[in-house]
Amino acid sequence: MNNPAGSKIKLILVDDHQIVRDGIKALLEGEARFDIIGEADTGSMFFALIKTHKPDIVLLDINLPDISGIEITKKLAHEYPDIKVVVLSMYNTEDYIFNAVKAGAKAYLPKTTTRRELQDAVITVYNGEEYFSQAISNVILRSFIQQAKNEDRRKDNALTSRETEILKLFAQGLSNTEIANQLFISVRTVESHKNHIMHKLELKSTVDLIKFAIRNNIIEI
Amino acid sequence: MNNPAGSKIKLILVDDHQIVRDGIKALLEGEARFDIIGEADTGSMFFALIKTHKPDIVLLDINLPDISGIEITKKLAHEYPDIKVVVLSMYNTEDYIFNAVKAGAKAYLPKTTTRRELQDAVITVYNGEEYFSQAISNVILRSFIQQAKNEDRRKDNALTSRETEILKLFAQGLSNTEIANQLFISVRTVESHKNHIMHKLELKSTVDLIKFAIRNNIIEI
DNA sequence: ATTCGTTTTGCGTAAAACACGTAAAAAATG
DNA sequence: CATTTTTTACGTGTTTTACGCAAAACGAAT
Repeated sequence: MNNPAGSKIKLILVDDHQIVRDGIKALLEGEARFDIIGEADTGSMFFALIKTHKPDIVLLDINLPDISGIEITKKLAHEYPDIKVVVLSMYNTEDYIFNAVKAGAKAYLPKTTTRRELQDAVITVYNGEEYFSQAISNVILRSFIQQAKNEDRRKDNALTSRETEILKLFAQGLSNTEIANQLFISVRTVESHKNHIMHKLELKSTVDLIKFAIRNNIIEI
Repeated sequence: MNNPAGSKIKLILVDDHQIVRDGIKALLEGEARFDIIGEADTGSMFFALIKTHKPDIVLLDINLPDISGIEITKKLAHEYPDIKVVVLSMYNTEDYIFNAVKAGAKAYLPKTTTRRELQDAVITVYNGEEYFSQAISNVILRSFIQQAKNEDRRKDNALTSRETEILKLFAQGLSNTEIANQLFISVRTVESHKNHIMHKLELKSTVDLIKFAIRNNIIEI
């Protein structure tokens, strides 16, 4: 146990909404052991900050204006493996949680979290364990059961760069023909890419494709 | 001027995220003239609350789990015209702002707002004026210029109930054929409805249609 | 009750998009 | 260099879209 009462837990908050940052501060207030050593509202600001200020834990939003929280988590896990990530997200879908955990997040909380839960999560993670709130656990559990029922599932769903490129254009509202013209390739190729994407992601309709693009920060809503 | 220094401004906060509510409280803290007399995390909770507690101003999120903030604003403007609404939203697109203002909101702030701006907005609205933050004004201005250029624009974009029904099913990922079967109508009719929707809303692609559905709380993301 | 406006329903036709299988270059990887 | 992955593309049949047209059905006002 490396958490003797009295030792401070150094935190950095990363969220583009001041209100949310203030909210987190309010939730951590009163407990003297939390020491918020910095705040950032973008990924790049965070990486600038972390050069000089090394926290124990980063409280991180997924949806940031520049870099996605997932990317930040990945980079952190790689470059600063000692810094733990606690994700605080608006969206509690399986996709989000899965990707965050895959990227190396140690905890995932919904933004509806309570003071108690947030504090528990930070302390638990600081002690080297992982923490998933009840709401999140339920999502994971449900998805697990779903998977178990469907037997196979969960392939490696990483899109290639070309696929991402096409998805982005499509999700911006371009037709296949327009995409083809813009990329100097055949319409059939565009269709192929889209088919591959649909299969990889196991999506059933273009609607799902668009939702995927929104959830994964490929386009703005 | 009905705001002699010293008179308290009674506020109710409506947002489904505790963190955000705490953030707002933090931003209003220190200024003794703000009196937060209640909080709600759903529309129905808010309407229950307001039966016994009448605020001067409601700080309102648009995206709530049950009723949309827009609906709440409309209902308030109708039933309690003295209570002013300040919208605090994640999304700062023209659609959102337009609908909020149309519903009767007196101010619209992005969640990236600062302490200063939030306080200014509340006081300004309390004094009977309207308030739009710089960021929001820019969006409005840009849209206005756009409209001016396009001359006509901005029809009455209300969808009929049938149209909404079809949009909802479509946005859930059903194909035209599936929708037709479910509603016991011809596929062609479904197509027609969709055409009408696209024209009414002046949308160019299904992508825009989905975005519209999400923005207008017709589906969840 | 009748007229008028809106909503809901539907068809025809041509163009575009989609599903699914197949497969050849091209590029990256070991 | 061999192998795998990515990018490119076609064939065929089905589905959806675009656009115009128009008949029922419904509601409200006269």
